[in-house]
Amino acid sequence: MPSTIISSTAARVAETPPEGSGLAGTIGELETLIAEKAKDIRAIAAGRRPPPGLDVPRLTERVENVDPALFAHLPMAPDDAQDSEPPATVPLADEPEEVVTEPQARARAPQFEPPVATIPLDTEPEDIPTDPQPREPEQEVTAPPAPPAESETTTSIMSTTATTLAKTYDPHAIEKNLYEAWEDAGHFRPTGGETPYCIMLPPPNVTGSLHMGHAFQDTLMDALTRYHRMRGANVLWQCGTDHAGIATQMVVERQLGQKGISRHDLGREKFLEAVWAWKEESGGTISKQLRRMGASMDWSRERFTMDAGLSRAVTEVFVKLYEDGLIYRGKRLVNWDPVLNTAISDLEVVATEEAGKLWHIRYPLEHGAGHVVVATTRPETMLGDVAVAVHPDDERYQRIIGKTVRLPLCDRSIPVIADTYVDPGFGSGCVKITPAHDFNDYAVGERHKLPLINVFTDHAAINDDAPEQYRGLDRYAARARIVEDLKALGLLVRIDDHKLMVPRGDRSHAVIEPYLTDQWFVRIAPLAEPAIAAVEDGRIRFVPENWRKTYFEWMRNIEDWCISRQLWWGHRIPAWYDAEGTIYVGRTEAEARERGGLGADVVLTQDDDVLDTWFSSALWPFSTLGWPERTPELATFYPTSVLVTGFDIIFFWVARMIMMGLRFMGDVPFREVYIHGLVRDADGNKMSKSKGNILDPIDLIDGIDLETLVGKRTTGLMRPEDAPKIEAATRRQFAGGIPSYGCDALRFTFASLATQGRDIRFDLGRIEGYRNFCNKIWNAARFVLMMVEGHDLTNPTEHTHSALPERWIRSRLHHAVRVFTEAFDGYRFDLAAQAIYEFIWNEFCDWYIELAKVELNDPDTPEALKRGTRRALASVLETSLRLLHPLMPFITEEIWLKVAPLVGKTGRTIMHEPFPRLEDDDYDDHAIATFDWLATFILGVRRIRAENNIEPAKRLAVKVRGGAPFEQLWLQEYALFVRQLARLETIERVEGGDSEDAATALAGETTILVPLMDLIDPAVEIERLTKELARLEQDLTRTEAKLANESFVAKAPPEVVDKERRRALDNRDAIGRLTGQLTKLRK
RNA sequence: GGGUGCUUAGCUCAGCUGGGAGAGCGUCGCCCUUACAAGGCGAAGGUCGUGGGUUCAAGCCCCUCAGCACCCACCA
Repeated sequence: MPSTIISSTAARVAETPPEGSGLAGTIGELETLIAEKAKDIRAIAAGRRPPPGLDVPRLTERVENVDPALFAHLPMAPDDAQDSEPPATVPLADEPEEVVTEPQARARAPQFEPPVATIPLDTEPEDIPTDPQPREPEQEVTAPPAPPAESETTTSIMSTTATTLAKTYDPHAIEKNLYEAWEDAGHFRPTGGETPYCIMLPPPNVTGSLHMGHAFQDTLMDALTRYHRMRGANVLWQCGTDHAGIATQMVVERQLGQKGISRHDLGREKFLEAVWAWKEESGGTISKQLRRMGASMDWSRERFTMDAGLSRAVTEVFVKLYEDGLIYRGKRLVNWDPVLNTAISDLEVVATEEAGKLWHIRYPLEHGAGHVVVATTRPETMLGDVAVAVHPDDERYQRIIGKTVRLPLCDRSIPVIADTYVDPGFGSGCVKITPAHDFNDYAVGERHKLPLINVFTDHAAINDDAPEQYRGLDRYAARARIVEDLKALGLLVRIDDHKLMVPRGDRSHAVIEPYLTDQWFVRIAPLAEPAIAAVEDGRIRFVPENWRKTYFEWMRNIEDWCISRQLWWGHRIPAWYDAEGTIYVGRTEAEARERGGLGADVVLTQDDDVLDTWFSSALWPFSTLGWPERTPELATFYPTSVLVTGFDIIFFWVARMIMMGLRFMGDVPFREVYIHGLVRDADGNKMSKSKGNILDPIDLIDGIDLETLVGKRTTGLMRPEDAPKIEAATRRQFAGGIPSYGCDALRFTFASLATQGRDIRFDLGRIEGYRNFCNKIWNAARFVLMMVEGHDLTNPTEHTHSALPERWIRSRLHHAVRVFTEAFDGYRFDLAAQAIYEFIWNEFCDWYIELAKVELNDPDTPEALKRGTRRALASVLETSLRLLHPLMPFITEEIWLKVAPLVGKTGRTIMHEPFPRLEDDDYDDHAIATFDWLATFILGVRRIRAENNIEPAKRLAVKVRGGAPFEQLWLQEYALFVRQLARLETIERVEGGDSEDAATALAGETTILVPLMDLIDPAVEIERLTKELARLEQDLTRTEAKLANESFVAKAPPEVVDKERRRALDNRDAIGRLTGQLTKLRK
């Protein structure tokens, strides 16, 4: 189905809170206790403001008296992750041949060996030599194709012996092979965990191809799927495709048209064969593309809306609704597409503002002199006029109400009626009434019992009920002729320019005619009512919640749904007619006959029409699970967990699924609806073929050269004259083509763009940044493997006391897991992505790896400590990979398979490993405080170095003065780290207030002095300090003003006031120290 | 005519129940320091659209206005 949008968000579905256990209570109490203790410690701390940029908790000497055990589990949000075992990785077997009509009984099959071993290690690096994209020269230099030897390593995806990674991150080398291995191993099938989790893929058009909206949406669904799978849920991502009635039929008709054949030339049966052939030919495209996205959907359960099974569901629903009086056939005014020759629903009509004319026409009074003037935008419909209406209170026309006027050109008399529908202020205040060609007029006609005169054919030409001279003319030709004739008769008063909303078909773009035909309708009100209630009472939750309003708005004003289409491609309506036109509905002709009590001699003909595509889509959540059979899948996975979709199909699809689900399953089809935004280009324009600004997700993954891109964008245009413009814009924007970014980078980009707003601008700069992130991860992993190589980390008997860096990085990881999980559970993929990005890059790579290097390179560090560090490197990396996996499935798997054995993990795939859980033991507030202080120290020195242009390699001799006892202790204990990371020669403690001229930085209560010598320009340093002082003083002024405000002190919460007091103290202290230094420099 | 959303650094956007504004990209310095130049280390840059209100305290809550976007709707 044509979703042009993208969405994401997850819901916390089916997570069982670990409440009620005695353990929870105990932990809760402990946490409270610890939290109070931590607060206490901070409160005691002398209130000096932390160094710029860091909030360093103040710890006093009392810290030393606190039981370290208390810091072992500092307070964290309770972990709501399930304590589940990793899901079994042995998939359920199923028959290779899929019998779509029958729900698949999930027979347990004997466990089979995973096909892992059969994957050749020497998979050929196929896409390296054939890479069609010429790259930029620089890229050639920086990212040369991996030589065969190396790519061999990278493609040996399941190798357990290789512990090294290729030197350069090359997504091509890993993605495809990994996906095939996953699929072959059956990793995407439900694993049978206790809690079901199910997402229905909005079925794309079977003959369509993947666009950015799909790619975005699929990324989010896959992330949710992988996340819940790792958390141990029994996960089904149900996939399949939609027959997309009108769209597909149009394509095939166009193909035939190029050969000069119409579908009528072929006849129904042959035409349908042609459509099926087209479906077979092009139907696999989108499935292949979905695989490129890494989508972990259960392909063994793939469905198509015109499968026998789903078709049976359609028939069943039609018959039942008919039996219940909720489907009826009637002659009504419908939206008619005169090009496609079919009725369409209200939703398929899009109104666009277009320039038109307003013709003022004189209708002579039948009796006596005079006339009325009517204004119309559609003069040709006057042939079907049956009245002229005025407002009942309109003074001007009181005299003529009830009289008749002579309809020009038609030789008919029509009455003047009074109806409040008329707006006396618009035009002349007189309206021509044409009930057969206007929805408003239709209503007026019903009120006044007016006849209906249809003057059009199916093709919107004038029919034989109109005056002879117009018959056979197209509506616009007729319009011109009629206007001419009126002018000749002197009945045309004037023509005004007029902007009007023109209804057009969303597929054909033809101007839609209100047209009187026999159609099938769903009586919608009885279905809408419970569907409204389900959202009102929260059985279905919209995310973001404001979409409720849109939903309610539409559902409360909903009109009957016209479901019949005069097409051939689709589900044929199960109704038959006898010679008199009596309707017989049944699942089969035999059933219809039987119900009607008809003998075999009665000739029945089936209704020619098919059902609206959305009719079958509305049943998707249960028809794909086997309904109307009562299958185990249906019992397990219905209601599904969340629907991920765009706001453009809330009415088309979401609302209808809710109505049908409630009606036929007695329950909602999904518990949450995550509505995502629309993907636009970097300039905020909607992507469309005609604008020539389409980006193909696959091109972002694989890269594409400029010429090919230009070719893609300029062929098959509706308006070929736009091609030069599109080509120029494309050449400007993508001068070097599009480089290959890989699927993981694309997915991460989508996740990070999935904010709550309506639109998502896709900017290449963003994806490039995340490709770099992939590269960063890759290289960090290479480093870890390099450091760990040849060392056994799995020795479980050794218990080394964790060093500070390790305690710190585990605490930060703990934090990242918490933020990520909370964000994910709230469908905030952007925040989740940000959390993992910051952790891996800014904390693990920028700091922890650097700290580890210092330790591992230091000859004096005991081997036991180094072992701990190696273990931590591997373990933190391994956990990070699991955290990242839902968003970046490929690179995480590739690396994990090499890292996992080092930490004693034997799983065959990361995708069935447990998602990281929060361990209280991993959070250490003390370690964070210590590290923050050390970092502040290092950053202070670095800043002095940078601002004074001291060469990075130059080792500095610094002096420190003052500092709280624990700061002194930290500096002493971690001098190695400080010296290496700040590049120091020596750290010398000086006493007293007197010191030489030096550049100054503050870390807590410690003053860092970098002696001037010949390295530092006093002028630079004076400027730097002056600026810093000004900032501090301004801050102090504000803080003091606040504290001087009595009502602030009286009314603000005590902790806020305390904070301000501490701030003031900190500032005064820092100002004092800096002022002293500045004075000295200025001497 | 109804309805919804948006307006924060040059650009694209975060900012959770109100307690001294952040990120990415871009820009400017200095570095090819043996995981990564797809990199490292530093820096600059914002009266949070306007006007008012509530509050000790407003990017955040209320009202006004302005601009932008979208959805729905029968003004001929």
